[in-house]
Amino acid sequence: MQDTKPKSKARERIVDTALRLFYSDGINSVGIDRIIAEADVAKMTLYNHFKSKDDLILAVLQRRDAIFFQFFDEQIEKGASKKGGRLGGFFTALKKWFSAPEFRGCMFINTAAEIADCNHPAFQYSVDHKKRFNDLLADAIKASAPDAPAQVVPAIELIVEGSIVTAVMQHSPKPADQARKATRQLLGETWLDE
Amino acid sequence: MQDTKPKSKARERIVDTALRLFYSDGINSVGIDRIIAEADVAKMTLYNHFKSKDDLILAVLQRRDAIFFQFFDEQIEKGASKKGGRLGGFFTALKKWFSAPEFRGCMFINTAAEIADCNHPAFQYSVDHKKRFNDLLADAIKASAPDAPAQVVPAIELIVEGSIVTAVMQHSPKPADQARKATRQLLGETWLDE
DNA sequence: CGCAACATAGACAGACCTGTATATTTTTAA
DNA sequence: TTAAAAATATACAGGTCTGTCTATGTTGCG
Repeated sequence: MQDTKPKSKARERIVDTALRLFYSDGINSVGIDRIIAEADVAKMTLYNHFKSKDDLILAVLQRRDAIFFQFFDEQIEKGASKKGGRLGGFFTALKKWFSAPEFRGCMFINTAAEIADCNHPAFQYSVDHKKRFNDLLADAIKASAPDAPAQVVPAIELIVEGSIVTAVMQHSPKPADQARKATRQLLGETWLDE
Repeated sequence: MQDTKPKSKARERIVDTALRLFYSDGINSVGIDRIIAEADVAKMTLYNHFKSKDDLILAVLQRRDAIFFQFFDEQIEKGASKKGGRLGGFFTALKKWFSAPEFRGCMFINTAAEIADCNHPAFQYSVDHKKRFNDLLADAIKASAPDAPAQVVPAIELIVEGSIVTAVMQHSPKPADQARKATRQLLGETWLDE
């Protein structure tokens, strides 16, 4: 019973549809009318579940966050028993993420770029997501290379962040491989990658 | 006479104003009416110089690109005679950029996030800008650490890109220092930093 | 001067946006 | 079965958006 009970099927359809559209086209480019049309719900159903578009945006980001960490947690766990360890699993996840046909970068970076106002709840939630993502990465580094100097952690965090943005701009998953190689350069023999 | 002659003062005011507003608030959040009000020009003046908003967006990105590279070229050149060399100048530029009060990340990353459509001229121009930015960085690395292995170049490119995004999310210029340190970790004794 | 190029104000079309109001139907659960 | 809860369709208010049209005013220059 650790599963979140679906408050309603209509609500789920709204959030899932909005997530897909916001991610592919950008938040500001997707109107309420399009969301309700593709989710096949009435406009009042949406406004009964969410008091405003901003409210929906936040719900969408929370859903995205849950899906995102579920995927990464799973991939990291899978890597735990393999050669590269948890950190290897992390980079496998990164590569898979970048290789998805619908990949369009990090939704939270994109949201911050669009929202602009750093006091907006969606912006602040995005900042918080990034913090938790960096913590996840730091844990994986610690697990796979416990003897690595502490200073490599922020370095690898920058590398990973850079790889996400670069994968979007180059429309290619290769930056995931570059990030893995760059990380291996930094960790050297303290990490037994592949 | 390497200076681009101003086609008209009104046009310059339009581009400068649009650049400031697009950068601070995002392209989609800034309407034509606001641009002409703050640039203090008539709407027809804008549409006589630019056939559409998309056309203006492209002109704005080109202006941003020119200003951006002028600044980086200058800072890199200044660094050439100092301890860290051209690469040191590059990181000084990065730190100054992040420290500006109006800093809101890389306009081209932000544009790509907002535009979403990778066939849009503004998206493609942004991709091109990134390529030239990476070339600039690669040249600085080559100049300051000629004996460094070739593989460090993409690694440092990712670090720099990551530092830009992270500086926005953390609302702090510190990632510039982290990027410099991470680069020093990679280059080691082949780069005589500070 | 006089003319052409540039800039102005302001109204307006037509589309799209968020959010609300109303009245009806379907679903759920006691 | 029946009453409450949820979802429906549809119209609409009030705002914003890009882009056009017209008619007038200003400015630079030969």
